[in-house]
Amino acid sequence: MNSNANPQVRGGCARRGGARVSSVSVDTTAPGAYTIGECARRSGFSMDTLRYYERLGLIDDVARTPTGQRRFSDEHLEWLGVLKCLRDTGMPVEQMCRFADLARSGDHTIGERIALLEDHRVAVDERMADLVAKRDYLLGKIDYYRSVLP
Amino acid sequence: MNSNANPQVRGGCARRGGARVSSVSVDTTAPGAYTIGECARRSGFSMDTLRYYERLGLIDDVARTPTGQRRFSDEHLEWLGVLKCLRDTGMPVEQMCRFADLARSGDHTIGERIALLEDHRVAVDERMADLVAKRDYLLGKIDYYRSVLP
DNA sequence: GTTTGCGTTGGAGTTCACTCCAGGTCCTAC
DNA sequence: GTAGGACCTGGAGTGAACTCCAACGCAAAC
Repeated sequence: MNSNANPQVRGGCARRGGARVSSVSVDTTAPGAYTIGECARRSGFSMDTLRYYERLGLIDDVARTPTGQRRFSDEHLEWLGVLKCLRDTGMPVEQMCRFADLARSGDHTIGERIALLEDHRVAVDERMADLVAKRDYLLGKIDYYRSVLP
Repeated sequence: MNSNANPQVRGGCARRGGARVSSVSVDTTAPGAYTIGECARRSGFSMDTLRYYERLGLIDDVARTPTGQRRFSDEHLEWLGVLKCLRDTGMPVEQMCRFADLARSGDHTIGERIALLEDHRVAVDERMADLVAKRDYLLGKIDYYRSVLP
């Protein structure tokens, strides 16, 4: 169901990667033009979450068909991969928004973006270290229980 | 609970560091008899969380002074250490309750407790593996940004 | 060409795990 | 004996991150 493998996805919405196809139907196989359902399937976010993120400004420039349906591009999927990484490593949405803002603001924010990601990496490392310690404790507990099994 | 194993907790709570004084005051150094505030300080949970956990049945048999104040014991602190480990490794409260129930129900539940902890350990391992992968992705992102720094 | 289903919106509701509050009692120190 | 702090209760409130809903339009498939 890579979506609309058909002659007219309904207008284009063309989006960026847009194929350099000739005539009518454009983004059939072209990179991009994923419906929200397809995008959800591919990104691992739910459709609701995608809409929610768009409202928050975490996702930008989502194209629309003439009838108002969203069409996500491969760039979006890539960006969603970044968001997923950040979210799944525990970054709060608010900080993701800051990052998205920076990403939107041009190359002069790259330094800030690095700083933000570095800070986050440090936090992740700490969480991982803590997790390792707690996991060991857990193993100890399990071993103990094994040792007293009837 | 061993708690009030004394003539009168009253003066007590005196906390441990306290000298191993002779006469009267008993549970000065005695294991146990921590006020909720002290217990919070030592366990890393907030007082509210301790009360909340007690309501849920996650903490059991908390002794009370004649006027109704809680007195936690060293056993409680140890148990709270377990809860902290479980919580901080992401176990939902409901599952902790199941574990607490098992722990309350006698030795014949040890097998089940092991199973529960093992399941949780597996979940923790998966989360850790995911975290490692995401952290690497993050590092890649940071490196990329470094490479394009103006 | 109609049914089935995917997509739209704004806003309300949910879940989780606390956290706070009011209005009170109690305790320690000065 | 009184001020200030610690603690009590039941219940309400919070914040984060979604998730669901109704009422609708458009799409895809037969």
